[in-house]
Amino acid sequence: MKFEDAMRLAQQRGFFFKSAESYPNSPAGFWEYGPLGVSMRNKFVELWRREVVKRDGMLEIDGAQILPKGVFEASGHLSGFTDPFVKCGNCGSVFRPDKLIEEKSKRPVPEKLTDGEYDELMQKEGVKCTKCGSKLSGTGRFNMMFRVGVGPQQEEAYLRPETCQSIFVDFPLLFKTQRVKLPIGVAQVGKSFRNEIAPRQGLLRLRELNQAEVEVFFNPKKIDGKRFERAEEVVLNFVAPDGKKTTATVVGAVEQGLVPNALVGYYLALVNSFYARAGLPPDRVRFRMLAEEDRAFYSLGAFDLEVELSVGWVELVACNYRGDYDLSRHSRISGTDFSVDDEGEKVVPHIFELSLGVDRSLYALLETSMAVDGERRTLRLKPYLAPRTTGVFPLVNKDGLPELAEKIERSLKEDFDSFYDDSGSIGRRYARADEAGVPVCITVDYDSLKDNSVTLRSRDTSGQERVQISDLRGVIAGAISFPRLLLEG
RNA sequence: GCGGCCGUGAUCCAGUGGUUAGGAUAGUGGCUUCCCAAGCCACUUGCCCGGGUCCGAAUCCCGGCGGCCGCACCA
Repeated sequence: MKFEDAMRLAQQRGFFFKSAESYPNSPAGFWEYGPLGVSMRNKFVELWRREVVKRDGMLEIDGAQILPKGVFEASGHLSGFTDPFVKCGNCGSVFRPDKLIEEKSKRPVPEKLTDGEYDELMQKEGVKCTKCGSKLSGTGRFNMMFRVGVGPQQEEAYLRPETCQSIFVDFPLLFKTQRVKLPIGVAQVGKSFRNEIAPRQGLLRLRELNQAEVEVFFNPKKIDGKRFERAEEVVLNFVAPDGKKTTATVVGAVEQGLVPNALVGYYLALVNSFYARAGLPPDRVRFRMLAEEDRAFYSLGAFDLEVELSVGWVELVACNYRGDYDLSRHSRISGTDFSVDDEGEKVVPHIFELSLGVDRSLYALLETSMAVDGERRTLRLKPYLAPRTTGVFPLVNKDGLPELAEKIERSLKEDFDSFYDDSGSIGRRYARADEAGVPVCITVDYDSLKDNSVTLRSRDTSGQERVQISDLRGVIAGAISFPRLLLEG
């Protein structure tokens, strides 16, 4: 129920809505951000820059969305990012061969067989189309990347399925030109594209998605350091593959072997504190430790940051220790040396990745901050993430009040996300503002004309105070200021 | 992709073979209004798409697309 409520509010207030809905056959998995959604996303990304990128002294890039075939040969997406399928020659139905074989033989089918092995098993078991009984095609592959043809020759290229490949490919140039040393984080926020078979649940599963990624490059022989110590006392929640829950400080988690080393612990703490600042309730955030069989084949360790929502635990950030897989592969396939100098030592850096889903995060913030009290809905977003900062209202539409209110709004709109509203009763305007998460509203009344003061009304308490018009700028700036950083020192 | 349920204004709901497709909420314009969705008047917006059955389809049938749930997938 909560999921539908949140989606309804998102659409009614213009946070996000389905793409091109006026056209029939518009496919699932594509969404548009409306005015409030864009504003909130901008602020969310800015908070990420502040709490993660700048905090850690990372480099930020913005890579191309279309990349040549070779990049995905190196990354493994061309061969590995696929699902097997068979097609009925008669009725055209599409099936997964492993499911058909399992159904027929009543035995589990081993994972990751070759196409030939599927064909052989289907032959042996006499698998036919379950719809019409006709013969099926040989096993084919459905690649989840969107293929595009570049230029008149339609050169084979793909929309990137993750933002990180640009970071890997650009790394040698960045290292040479930016005068940095290992360990160094490189960040990127941008779009990725995945041709999902069954996108579902709004922003939680998209074909076109926004990611904010961090790739930390480091010398695997140097995984401790002073800079990592400042996260030692941060408390994190873990859940093991067997379901066992543990709450531990970073230093404790490293000692218990939950986390492989101080570097990984530091970055888990960094992303954890980012979400605390964004406003997710800390007791509903945890790191799921992935079992070996659930990880990508190159992964040397993986943690998913999850949040508990109405639909269950949802993964927001994939934290992956990728070893030297990426740089070694790009070295080999491109023929370029991807090793760098680290204090006199030639090294192919290892990579720890924090791959954050922006759209999912925004949905999670919307759902967790939505408070419903009867008819009344209030979006208790952190003031620095609220898409609209302040509304200016004349108490009544006469006697010069609108003129003064408009003047105040004009003086604020360039520095703040303000709006003017004179429609309906004052209570109605407060209610509308609450739904959009506006943290403070300004009301101009008859006293304002006499003493240059206005009412400042708070979203979360509905309390009021009088403020001089000349003080408004400072008061509002204070109300939406960023919190102090968690990882001091 | 498989199975189940479902699809009427921006939202929620009524309408199950013949209705000018109705209401509520929201929205717009106006009136009123000295602080929390008050009231009055007027107005805007709809049967997911395509095919079939029928004299006649929002309603029945088929297909597509979409939504929710379960399974699978999630590098």
